[in-house]
Amino acid sequence: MSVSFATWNINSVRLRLPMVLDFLEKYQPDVLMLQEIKCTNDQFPAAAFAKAGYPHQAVHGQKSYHGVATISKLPLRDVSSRMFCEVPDSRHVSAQLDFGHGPLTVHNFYIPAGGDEPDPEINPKFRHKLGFLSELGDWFADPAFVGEHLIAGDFNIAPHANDVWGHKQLLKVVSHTPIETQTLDALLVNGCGWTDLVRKHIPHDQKLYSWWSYRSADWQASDRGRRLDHIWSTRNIAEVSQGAEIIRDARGWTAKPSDHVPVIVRFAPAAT
DNA sequence: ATGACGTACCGCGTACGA
Repeated sequence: MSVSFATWNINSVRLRLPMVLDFLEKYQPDVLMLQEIKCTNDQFPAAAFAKAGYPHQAVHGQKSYHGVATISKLPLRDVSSRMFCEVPDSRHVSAQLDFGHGPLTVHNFYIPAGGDEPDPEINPKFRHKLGFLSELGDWFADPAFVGEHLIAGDFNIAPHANDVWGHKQLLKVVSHTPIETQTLDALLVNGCGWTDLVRKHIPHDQKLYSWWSYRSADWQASDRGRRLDHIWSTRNIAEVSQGAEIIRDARGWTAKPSDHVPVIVRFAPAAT
């Protein structure tokens, strides 16, 4: 059996718990990383996920906003979360697991959205986003950042031309501005050296989105999406990835979907 | 710029998302 890792910005896990359970039943990812759970650790539906076959959980929630949770069929150890920019919000949780290719540290990120105005001088939210990315770069380049890692989540950046519906139209829109896309590209190649696993399997010449605005009258018809959700890994892990999939249909599964859809990467079965 | 929306909260409007 292959092993798969999924990420999904669920925009309230309590509101959309039935939808997540349906997804787990149908796709059976070994690990699911959720963002914007919008609840405290106590409010997280831990028992429902355990009953669904995901008893191993690393939850870093907070009241009302943000919050990340990783649920897993595989045992998790060394659960921890990091603070960025000295802001005590819940945007990261990590854990180590074994999936047949040696120890892997799995990081779940919810990178700040950045507000409306793409100018760090006048917009503190955009400043926070750039600061967060800067600290991430420092962390990944640190000699102490060793071993194999997989990072996934809502990065809130659509890095390349075919990651958005209109490259020129979005150059001044937060999520696709040059300062953001160049910073993310630098993060990808610097430090330990990452592979964008989704683009390894679905090449850059194809339009690919994981998010469609709620404000569009007909998301499917206008199809003005962005690829904001990502799964990257270090090289040795990337070598055993076998495929990637974005579950576009999930945007229309229910009358009240998340504005993001699940992203999945599959890996080779454990070596025997 | 698409944006005619959606979520949480002790709420009856406001903050936040992207």
